Amino acid sequence: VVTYNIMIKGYCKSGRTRDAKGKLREMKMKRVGPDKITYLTWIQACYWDEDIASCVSLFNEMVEKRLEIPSHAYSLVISGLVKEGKCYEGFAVFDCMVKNGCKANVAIYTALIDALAKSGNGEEAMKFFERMKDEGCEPDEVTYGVIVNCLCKAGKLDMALEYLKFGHEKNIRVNAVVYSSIIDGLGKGGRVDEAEKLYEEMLDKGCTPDSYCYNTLIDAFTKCGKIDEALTLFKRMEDVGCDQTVYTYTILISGLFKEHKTDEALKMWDMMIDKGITPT
RNA sequence: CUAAGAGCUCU
Repeated sequence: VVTYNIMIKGYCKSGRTRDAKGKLREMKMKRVGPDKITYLTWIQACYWDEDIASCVSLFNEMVEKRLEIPSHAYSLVISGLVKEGKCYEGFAVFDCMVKNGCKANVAIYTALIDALAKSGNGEEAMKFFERMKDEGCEPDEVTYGVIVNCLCKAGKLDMALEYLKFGHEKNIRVNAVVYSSIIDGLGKGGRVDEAEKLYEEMLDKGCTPDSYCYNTLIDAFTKCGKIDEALTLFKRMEDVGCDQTVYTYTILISGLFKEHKTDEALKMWDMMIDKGITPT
């Protein structure tokens, strides 16, 4: 079994799923029963192929065969399900995990919180966040990213700022994702000055803004008519070596057109093409 | 077996 597992894994990793399937058939013919590692490897391969239906059926086979289910397997199946928007089914697998006495890790909790938030159950997401902490699982910077984004999208900006503070207090390595979410929220809520302050705060705290941070702030500036500030940031991106993406250009082109600066908009387009950036 | 979870443009 071990040799077969290693072969199957090798094939999957090099993208030769077909050969892997062949080895699996060979196992069955030689009556070598697949074990939990075989299943785990196979579920991982299906996950990489974005074939979640197969992940689930393999998982169900494991349950039927009463195989011990590794937490990796739960993690992959739950992440796969919620990625497809199947929040309810994700929770069914979670319940199954709890029943089997397997402890969920921070990634599983975070994926489920995000799934609740994205399906419009912001309140439930916050409750589940509390439950996670009650059950002794420490949230990390990704969890905070999900929570803050959830609050921003619900327009609860002040609460998002509170959670940013909590994160700092708990010594979470608050990263650019959290900042970009709030900058975006503030910008879209018309609180551009605060968005700019937050950008400065992150510099003060030694957190390097990435292209998402710049793009959200540039977007905020263009939408309130501050095109010059937007262009200043665009230049700063260049100066500090932050990648200008198709989002950066799209936001600026749109802003320039809105200000009737058609020539500059067209120049921006050419600049984008020159840099080898493909418009979407 | 070492994976697995978050953010930006138009709609």
